[in-house]
Amino acid sequence: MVTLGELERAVMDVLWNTETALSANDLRDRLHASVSDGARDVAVTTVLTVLSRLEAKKFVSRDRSMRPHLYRSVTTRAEHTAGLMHEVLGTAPDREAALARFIGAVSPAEAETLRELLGASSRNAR
Amino acid sequence: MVTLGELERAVMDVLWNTETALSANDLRDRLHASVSDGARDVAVTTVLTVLSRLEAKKFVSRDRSMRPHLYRSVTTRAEHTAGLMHEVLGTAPDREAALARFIGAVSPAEAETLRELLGASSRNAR
DNA sequence: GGCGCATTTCTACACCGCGTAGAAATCTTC
DNA sequence: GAAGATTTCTACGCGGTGTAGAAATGCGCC
Repeated sequence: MVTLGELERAVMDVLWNTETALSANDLRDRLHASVSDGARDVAVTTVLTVLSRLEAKKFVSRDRSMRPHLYRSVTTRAEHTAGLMHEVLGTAPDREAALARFIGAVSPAEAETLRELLGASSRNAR
Repeated sequence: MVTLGELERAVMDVLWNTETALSANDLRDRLHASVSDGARDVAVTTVLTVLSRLEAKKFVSRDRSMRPHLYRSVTTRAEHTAGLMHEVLGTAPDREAALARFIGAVSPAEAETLRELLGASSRNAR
């Protein structure tokens, strides 16, 4: 399972919240400015190292046609989360049992959401 | 996210497939015998080390009242998988978007399963 | 057409989790 | 209480991650 470290995760959080592509310096600033929590203050070279690793992991793509290079996330956060969930589910030999447990622990409101999502996907089957 | 190494995972696989509690030597033998894949052949002390770590991670419980100690998994595999899925889902700021993606990538057959699980949980609400 | 600055790459190191297992301690049984 | 089984302690190597300086590279301007 491809997993992310703390800083890698923080970088992805910034990228996932940003429409446009960012430079390493932009990222460094936003990491510093993310008052929410973290409050990370790292050197730009550190950001670049992490970005290289994230690129190798196929989490970000990089536009090398300009200077500075611009980075963007390859997937949306929702895609990433859903993909991870499927990956976890895939490790279970009895998928149905796992799904049953999963559904069993879902809030009533979210169960309703799920019903709608499933209903739609079934009725609009193409 | 609490994650498992390769050997830790192999040990949990054995324990999850076993009703009764096992000793370290039992485990060692079953790891060796699991022809399926792995075919791990490790020293019993290695198994014991791993079991200690799994105990610390709350994945296994140990009965110290006898010699040899007996080990069993704390949760079922389905519970573990479902728990992990919820943990992953919990990292998403927009849970609904993640769920939508998740459902979108589910096979038709499994979608039907999910509909049943959800229908049941709603109709039999207690 | 080279100089200075911004940017990127290279290199390095420390830390931690995990696989691995011997040495030492502890327990059980005769 | 000695022998063998079992557990705990200790240890090491490896790979991933955070961290960043040194070195290389590219860009814009004089």
